[in-house]
Amino acid sequence: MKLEILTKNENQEIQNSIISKIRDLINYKNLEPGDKLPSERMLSEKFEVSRSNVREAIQKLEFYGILKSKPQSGTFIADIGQVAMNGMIEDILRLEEPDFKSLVETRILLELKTVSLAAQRRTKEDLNQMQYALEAYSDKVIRGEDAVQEDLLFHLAIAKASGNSTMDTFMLIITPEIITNFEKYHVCDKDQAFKGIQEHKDIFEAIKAQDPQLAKEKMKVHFKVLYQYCYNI
Amino acid sequence: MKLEILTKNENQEIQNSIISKIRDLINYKNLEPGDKLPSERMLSEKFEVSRSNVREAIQKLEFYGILKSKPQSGTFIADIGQVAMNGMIEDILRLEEPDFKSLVETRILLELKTVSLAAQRRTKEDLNQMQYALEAYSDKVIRGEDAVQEDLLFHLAIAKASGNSTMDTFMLIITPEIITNFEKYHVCDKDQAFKGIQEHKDIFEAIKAQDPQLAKEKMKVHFKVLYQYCYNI
DNA sequence: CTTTAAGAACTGGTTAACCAGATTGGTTTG
DNA sequence: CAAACCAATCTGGTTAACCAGTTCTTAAAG
Repeated sequence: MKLEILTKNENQEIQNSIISKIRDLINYKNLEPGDKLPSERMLSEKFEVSRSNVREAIQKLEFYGILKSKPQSGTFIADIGQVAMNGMIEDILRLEEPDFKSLVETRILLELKTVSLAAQRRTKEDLNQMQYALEAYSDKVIRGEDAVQEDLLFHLAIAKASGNSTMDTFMLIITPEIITNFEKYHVCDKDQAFKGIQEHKDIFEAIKAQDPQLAKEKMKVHFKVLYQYCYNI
Repeated sequence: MKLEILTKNENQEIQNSIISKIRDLINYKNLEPGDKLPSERMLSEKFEVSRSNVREAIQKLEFYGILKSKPQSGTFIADIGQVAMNGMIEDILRLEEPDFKSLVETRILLELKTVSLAAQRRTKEDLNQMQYALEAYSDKVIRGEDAVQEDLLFHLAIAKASGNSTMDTFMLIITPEIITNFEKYHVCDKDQAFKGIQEHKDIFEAIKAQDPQLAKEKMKVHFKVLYQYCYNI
């Protein structure tokens, strides 16, 4: 998910090799969901790597819900079944760094949904936060300063108002990389920033009026430039 | 993102308090993007917590792209700006466990997109993998066995074929929790499993024929039951 | 022979000491 | 006076010892 420096990248390869070895071990020993994995010490000895490497690999598999560590007890295979486990580990091993195009594509997808959900579910508190972010954005643009951050904070406020915690989390995950890339490629110039103020206001008003369709339409307008940019890389 | 046991949950609170202290420190000292954070040792002393706690907190902020550690050098504030950083940390601190409804809602959103992207971008290799997962699924259903895992592997194959690494990653993240909840609530009965075979075949054929619209339609059909279920919780 | 209780061994988690490389400040040299 | 170099220091990362529970073995008691 994130860019890593060289030493960490080498580490990544070790981690992946450990993960695949764990998978092989599970298959070879025919371990089933709920069964206990050999201890971290044994694994580190068997694989001839440090225990911390083993721990990192286990933590990664734990993040994806494949393993589950219990303190002072052991590491267990989650209840997702052997077939799913093998398939998922396969997928995890070949996960590649997200390219900018895939990030933007995903962002557009998420936001067209969160904005319409937000129009249905927003509370008054949500509206306040959105308005606050909106004003911070217009202030900066009017002062002629860069406002990429304030822009995205407005969008994060919408994600929060969507009432969907998963989408909210995903927006948080992709946001910093979006910011970095935006500032790197200078996606937004000042003309667009000024147009952005009105577009944000339109979106805000649609959400306030609890009109999902209109909110989605206004968001599409807002994304028009981004959309073209994304598909011209 | 994942369910954690009690001891880890206590840990979570410590971590969050450290994160907010780091944020306060950055604001108080007016640190800007690129600036160096105090060393882990100093922070652990200042906050009166263990260094490993500080490291975990930093790693979490690194995952969300807010900090960046350089070995033998220091931890630096990423180039996302002070405003965005404050907003994001705020959001990270109040991230809640994803509820099942939000998971399903997100899955439907992602899959309706990945399936249409897959129809446009799938390679022959992608088709092979999808067909393999499809056959594994029908075999199990015909033998009367539970096939939730094989079902999801087919869907993961589609995500992979979408050529969008971000969506692929997100599908991987939510899949294990979907499986757990499915098996807990017994969402799919045997009748639906049988219908599922034909629905999967329809989706597969649409992707093979490179017809995005049709593929999306067939996926909608496949999700019809799930959709109702999701909105009746 | 069964039950139970005690203890040895093992578990993941934590802590503190250690490492190699980057940084920095002062000293030397041109 | 400026540039170059070198060593003391500080950095995040790594390793090994330690900790507090859990689990399994075993032997004693019923």
